[in-house]
Amino acid sequence: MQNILFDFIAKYISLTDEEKNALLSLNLFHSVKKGTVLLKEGQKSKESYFVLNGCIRTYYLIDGEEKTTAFYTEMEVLTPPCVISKTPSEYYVSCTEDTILTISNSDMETEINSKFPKFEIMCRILSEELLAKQRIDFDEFKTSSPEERYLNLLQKRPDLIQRVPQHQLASYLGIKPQSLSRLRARIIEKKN
Amino acid sequence: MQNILFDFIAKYISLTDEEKNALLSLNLFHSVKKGTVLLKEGQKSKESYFVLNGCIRTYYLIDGEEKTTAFYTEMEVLTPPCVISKTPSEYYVSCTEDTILTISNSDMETEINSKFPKFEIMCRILSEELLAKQRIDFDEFKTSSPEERYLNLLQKRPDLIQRVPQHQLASYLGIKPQSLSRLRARIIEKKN
DNA sequence: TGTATTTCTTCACTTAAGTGAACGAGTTAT
DNA sequence: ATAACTCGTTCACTTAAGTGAAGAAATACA
Repeated sequence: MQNILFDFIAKYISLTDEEKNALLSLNLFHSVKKGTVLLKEGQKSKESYFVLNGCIRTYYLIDGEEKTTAFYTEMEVLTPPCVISKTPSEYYVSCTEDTILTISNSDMETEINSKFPKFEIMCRILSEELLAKQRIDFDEFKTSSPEERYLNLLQKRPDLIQRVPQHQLASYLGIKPQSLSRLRARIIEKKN
Repeated sequence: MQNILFDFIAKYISLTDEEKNALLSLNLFHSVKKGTVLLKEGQKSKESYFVLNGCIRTYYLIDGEEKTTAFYTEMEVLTPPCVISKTPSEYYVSCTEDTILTISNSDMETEINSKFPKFEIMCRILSEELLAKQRIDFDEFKTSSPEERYLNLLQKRPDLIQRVPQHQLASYLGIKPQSLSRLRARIIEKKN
């Protein structure tokens, strides 16, 4: 399990065994049951998550309705905006599956970063990459219709469509569950 | 003009006069005429932009149509995704106004970062902040209707609505120019 | 096992966005 | 000055998403 983390880090920097052990001694690994809420609206937090196995999602509670905006699966990192802005969270984070993840603290990270410049560099590169990737996702979202978004998702993250409830997928695609149902029926119709 | 840059940097780190002079010697400042294209689709680039004055926009050319996805105005930074991914650009960057900006090169940045760890830290913090901010923007976009997005923009960046052509705003809001016209008429209607 | 709840789909209806065309106002170019 | 464009708006029509309700299917749970 730990190797998943080390493999991930290896994409950015190389760690000595001592550094690996230092990381392991921090006790970052957690096993969390499906449905567990990791972060609530209004809550302050300094925690970042790295998913080793399973799936977590972020959602807003608007007019009593859950609006899902993102899913994080294997090898993906989530640092909630409230950790950066140091303000109460605007959204919820919960586990859509039994999930194994690391939970790290931003204070701890600054400490490690100042001790090991290597980590600082990794964090910079990682944020830059995530920023660029998210920009592309956002642009694709803006420039396409709900149907195109769904077909696009089918290409890029087919697993999500299987492992996640439709009504959560719907808001992820920016539409209502009923519209997603209809849209899917329409696509199947077209195939024939 | 240079002070705008230094004020921006001062939000993250403090620079000595020598460091400031080192920065100035790099000749980053450029004055660019309205309509100038800074980056074309398919082009490889290592350049990042920091807008001191004016406005630049990013757009895709899809089926012969320009789809505008972002505007960058005073004190905003743009590092195109293609600079990070080292692949040909998927979009265009052009100036919607006469613009004064800094143009920096990613090779140059890595050099500076390795010389001055301070800059590395600034880049990390800045990317993290931009990532969080962009995440909030994306979420707001997903969870609201075109009309809500327009009203939201009216609150948050009223200047944009004045300084930018409607058809560019439309795709920025994820709709067609005709729909934006209609939507605005509807809002005015409601007020009465 | 049987009951409650959640999830997904379908339906009828409303509302809003997409499309193609047309028009006037303003701008640019020659 | 005039012609060519660009830009924003309007119109009529089409298409798709939002809404509220209802029911079937799957899941959770007691």
